[in-house]
Amino acid sequence: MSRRSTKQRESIRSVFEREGRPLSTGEIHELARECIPGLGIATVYRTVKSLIEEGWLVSIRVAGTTRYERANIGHHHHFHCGECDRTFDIPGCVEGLNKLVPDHFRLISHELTLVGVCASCTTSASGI
Amino acid sequence: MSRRSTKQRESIRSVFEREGRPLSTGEIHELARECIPGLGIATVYRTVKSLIEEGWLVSIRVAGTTRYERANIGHHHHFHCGECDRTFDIPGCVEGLNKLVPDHFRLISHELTLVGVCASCTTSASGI
DNA sequence: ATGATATTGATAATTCATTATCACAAAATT
DNA sequence: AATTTTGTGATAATGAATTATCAATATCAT
Repeated sequence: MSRRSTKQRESIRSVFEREGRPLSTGEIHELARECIPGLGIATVYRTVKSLIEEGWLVSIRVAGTTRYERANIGHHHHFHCGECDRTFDIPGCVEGLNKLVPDHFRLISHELTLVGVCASCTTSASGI
Repeated sequence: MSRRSTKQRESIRSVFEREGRPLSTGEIHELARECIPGLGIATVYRTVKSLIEEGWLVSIRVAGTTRYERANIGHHHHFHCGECDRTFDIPGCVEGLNKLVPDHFRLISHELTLVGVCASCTTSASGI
C-alpha cells in the first residue's frame, strides 16, 4: 500500500488546493493538464480513488454530476452556477429545518444546493 | 401526435396519483405491474417521456437516482428515506437562504433534501 | 366491424461514466 | 547504477440507464 509521490498525483492535489471548490473528473483533468499536458483521464480516476481512500477527498453529487472536494471542510452547502457549470462551497446553514420534517419521520442529515449565477459569470456576461 | 389512451398509460398515471410521491422508473414499473403484470420497462420509459412532454410530470434527481413527480405541486422539497430508498415531498421552506449567497452571486432557485428515516421505516423496524 | 396507425413488449443498441489491461516509464530501494 | 515495484497513458471492457428496432397487438375514426 505504499504510495509513491508522482508529479501527476501532486498536480491533482494542488489543483484542489488552488481551486478550493468541488471538481468533476473532467475539471480535474482539464486543470491538471495545464501543468502536465499528457495527463491521462485514467490517472485522474485512479488518483481520485486513491485520495478518497486516503481520506483526503470525498465525493458528492451536485447538479447531476459527481464531484470531489476536500474531506476536512466541515458542514457546508453548495452553490451551483448554471452559466459555467461550476460548483462552489458555501459556509453556514439555514434555520427551520425541523419544522419541515413530517410527523414520525426522523431527520439525520440534509443537503442544500443553491442554484444561480456566480460572481464571475454575473460580471463578465460571457462567464468565467 | 394524437395520444391514445391505453391501459398501460392510465395505469402509470394512477400509480402517481395513488402514491403521491416522486417515483423512479423501477418503482413505476413495479407498482404498475400490480395492475398490468406484463408491463415492459420500455413502455415505462416511453410513457414517462411522453407525460413529461405533456407537462404532467417533471424529472428530479434525489439521492443519486432520477425520479419523476407531478408537475403541478408548486414549491416544495424532498425527504429521502435511507432505509426504504423512497422519496417524499415535503411542503414548506426554510429561512435564511439569502444570507448564504456569496457576494455578487445571484440566487435563482434552491434544492433541499432531508435525509433520514420515514414514518413506516421508523415504526416497523423492517421498513415499508 | 374494418382499416389505418399508434402502442406495446422483448431485446438489441447506444450512451456515458468508470474500471481493467498491459506495455512502458518513473520512483523508491538496494 | 541496477533492480524492484508502482504509476502512467492509451484504450478496451464493463455496467447501468436509457433509447431504438420491429413484429405483434390494441385503439380510434370511419
